[in-house]
Amino acid sequence: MPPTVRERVRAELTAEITAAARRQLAEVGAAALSLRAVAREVGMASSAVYRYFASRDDLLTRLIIDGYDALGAAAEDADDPDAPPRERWLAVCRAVRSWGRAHPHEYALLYGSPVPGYAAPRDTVPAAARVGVVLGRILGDAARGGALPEALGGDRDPELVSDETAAVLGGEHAALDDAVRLRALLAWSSVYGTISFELFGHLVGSVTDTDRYFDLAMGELAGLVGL
Amino acid sequence: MPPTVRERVRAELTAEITAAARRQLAEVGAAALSLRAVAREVGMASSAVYRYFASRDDLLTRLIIDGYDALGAAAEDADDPDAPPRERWLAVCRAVRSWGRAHPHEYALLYGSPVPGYAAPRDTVPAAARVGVVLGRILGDAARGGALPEALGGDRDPELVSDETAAVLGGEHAALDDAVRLRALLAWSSVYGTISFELFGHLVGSVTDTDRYFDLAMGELAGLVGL
DNA sequence: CGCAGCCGAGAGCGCTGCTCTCGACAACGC
DNA sequence: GCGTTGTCGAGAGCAGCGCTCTCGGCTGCG
Repeated sequence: MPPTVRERVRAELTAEITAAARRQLAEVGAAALSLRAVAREVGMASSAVYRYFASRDDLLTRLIIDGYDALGAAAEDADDPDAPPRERWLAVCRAVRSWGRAHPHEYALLYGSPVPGYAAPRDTVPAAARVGVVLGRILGDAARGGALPEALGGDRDPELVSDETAAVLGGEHAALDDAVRLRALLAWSSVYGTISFELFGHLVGSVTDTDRYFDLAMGELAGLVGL
Repeated sequence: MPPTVRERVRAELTAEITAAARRQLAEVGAAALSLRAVAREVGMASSAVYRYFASRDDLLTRLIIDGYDALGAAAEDADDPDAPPRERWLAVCRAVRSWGRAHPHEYALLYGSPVPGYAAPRDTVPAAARVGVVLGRILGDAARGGALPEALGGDRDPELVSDETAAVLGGEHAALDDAVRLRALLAWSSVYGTISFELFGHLVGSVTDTDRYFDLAMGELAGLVGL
């Protein structure tokens, strides 16, 4: 049956609250995001917001999921399946960095210090995996196309990287070499480390041309995973 | 002239406050660190603490500097100048990870989302550089010993990595190849990314044996920089 | 039409960072 | 030795926060 008017209004108001919260987040960051300020912007009493989000952390969790989804979508959009693997890798890395530079506070919320208690709610996992899926599909396609050396000479170490993650990282090409699994995970950590260092200010004064530095670094990482 | 009684007492009280703050930080994290709670623990009125630290951010800055120093000291202690370069590299990386696992909230304060406004105070820079200096000394020693390939085949790109940073990264061996400078910086970012992914929970469910994963990953990075 | 359930508003609790004022005490010059 | 000056701790207070509870009004269902 169609949604009742009540449900529609409720959904719209929920969206309006999250939109206001996202604006607040972009302006002042997650630490200073105030539920009362969001309520003021939407134009209702702070207590009324609690009809829609049980707590400030719940609202933040909503923003985290949305952030992962937006970042994942940016990565997916940047991937052209017909391009050569190395180009695909570089394009997706650049897209992730661009998104981070455009939304520094959101990026910090996703990949910075975990703000709430210390537990990432389970709901965030699928959304968080999207970027990994994109990078993994590139590796899997490259492996299927024979562009990836099957044995890189690393130690065999089955089960170090769990099968489910390996499946993600390798797309449908589940039989990726153990060493490739390891390097793929390391490469993704390194992409994240590089972008975070730049966004969090650890590179100021060290690198003059951050664009060029990033491209060269991502090229090195592409070489590391065999692309 | 010797410090007056007043100065001595003031220094002691300052130390007592920072110690209490460090305990609070270790327990509840930077976001929940409350100046009033620190004052309660020390046993004085909250307003009195402002005689010693102008603001909560000032207190946090003190903790940041202390954290960088403690981490830097741990890295320096772990470095045995007589060991082969690759072993030195691995030992320092392990020490950084161990420190992070032992002090997760401090680590998050140093390398997570920047909490205050967005500007890392200038005072933190020298302390923050200590780990980089240690890693750089290893590379410099290796290069001086001929253990590092002079040309790795990367594009020449002078001035990408600023000279002062290159001097740090290469120890006194200032003439490190441009490609080595780039890879050294990338490697340090990757070490940070790997540790942060683990501490911030982005690897849960993906890696079964985090100790072994870390060692293998650091080995890959050592290979990347030429060790 | 009447009733149950949802919803917004307001008041209020305990907490926070921070400021101001005031009384007490130590350090210095005479 | 004594007064002056500057420092210090304590208390009260302000504005803001997350969150709870209660109450009155409105909506949708029977």
